[in-house]
Amino acid sequence: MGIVSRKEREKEEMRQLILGAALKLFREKGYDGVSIRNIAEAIEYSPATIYLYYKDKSEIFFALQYEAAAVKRDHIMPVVEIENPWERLVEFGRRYIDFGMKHPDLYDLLFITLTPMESMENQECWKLGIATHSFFVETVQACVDARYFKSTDTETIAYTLWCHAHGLVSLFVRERMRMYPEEKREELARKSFAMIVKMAENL
Amino acid sequence: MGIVSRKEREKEEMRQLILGAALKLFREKGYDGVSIRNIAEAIEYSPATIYLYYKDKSEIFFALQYEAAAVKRDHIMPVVEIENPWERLVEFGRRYIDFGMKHPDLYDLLFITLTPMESMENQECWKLGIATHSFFVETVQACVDARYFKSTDTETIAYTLWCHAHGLVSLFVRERMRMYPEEKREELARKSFAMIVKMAENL
DNA sequence: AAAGATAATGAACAGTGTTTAGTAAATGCA
DNA sequence: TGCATTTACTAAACACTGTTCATTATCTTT
Repeated sequence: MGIVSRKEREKEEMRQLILGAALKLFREKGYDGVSIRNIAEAIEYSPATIYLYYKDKSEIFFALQYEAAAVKRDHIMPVVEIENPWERLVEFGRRYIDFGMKHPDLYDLLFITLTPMESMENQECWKLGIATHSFFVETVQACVDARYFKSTDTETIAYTLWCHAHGLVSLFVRERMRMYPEEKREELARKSFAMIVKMAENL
Repeated sequence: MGIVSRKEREKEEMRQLILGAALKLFREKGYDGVSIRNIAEAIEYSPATIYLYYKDKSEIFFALQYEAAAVKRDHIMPVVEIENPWERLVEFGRRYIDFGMKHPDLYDLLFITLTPMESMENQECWKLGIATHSFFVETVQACVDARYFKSTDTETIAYTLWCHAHGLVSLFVRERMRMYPEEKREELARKSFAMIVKMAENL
């Protein structure tokens, strides 16, 4: 273990230090509410130092987006163990929504925040998201193959279910449920999930 | 028509001038992409003049949010003429989605952008939104009363349908459909709307 | 210990939202 | 009409922002 490897390790530690501080601050104040100077202050370095590890603010954002995608994967992926495709699909939906409710900031990062155009090239993150999405579509396909639905339009079924789940979470995350009393919102979300499952049963 | 009324008229014209320029710029560059200086330059006044008509940038945002709510109302409200509640509900949904697709910037303003807390007190806008939402819920209630559904849980039915429509539009607006080729996205949205209508039929 | 590479920073640039002090023009009143 | 007052406007400043760069300090190699 030479000096170069120690240097690399230290460099990686510094990147994690920056990312950790950034995530904490982004959670509290949102992407636009946090400045490079804030992050620098949190880790007790000068603002210019940040630029030695990340080329600009958006690159910090993308690094976090990647981590968010990983958290989401870990939150949802246990469902691969479920062999029955219908049960797997329902549990996938439940966990997708649960992830969004438990990590609104990460969900926001992944599915709501408008990202600069470079995000396309951010292959690491994109690949992770595509993988989870593909698994979801494959599960729907498995349901179709097993004749769980009358319809055989896998793509539209998957998209429709995703629309519901995403709509549910994002109305929550972006606080568009103020017409419902706070303590009823989660219950309403649960009931709605149960309802879409019932609707999907005779789809 | 005295001098005071002319002054009031001129004041209102100035406010409209600011709002018009702001909307145009917000559409092009988004809320955060536009500065007070940009708006001032567009109307050929100094930045400080803006503050004589709006107390800060967020107040311009709220004024636009109100106008967006009015556009949405005008886009959707023709459905009050439809007497059959089920047909009225379906057409409401179609027009809601159509509004979102045609005016992504306004939809964003109304349902996605994180608004400061004062938005609660922005009663004008809030009232308009609540009115349209209430009309939607009442239409669902009319369907329930007319035994169009097996379920009688009006609140959950309304919320579930809203989740789907909002999810559909906001995935579109915030560009989370890159895994589908561009030319197929609208078709997919149409198919999904047809599917949720079918699902709702035997709800 | 000297030379070279690396890490960190202070200061600056151009931008932001917002406030204030001051000017110039329009108005009300004598 | 002439003068005082109100109104409309703005230049300049303040405290921020993301980002860059010349300079300094530290660590590594010879």
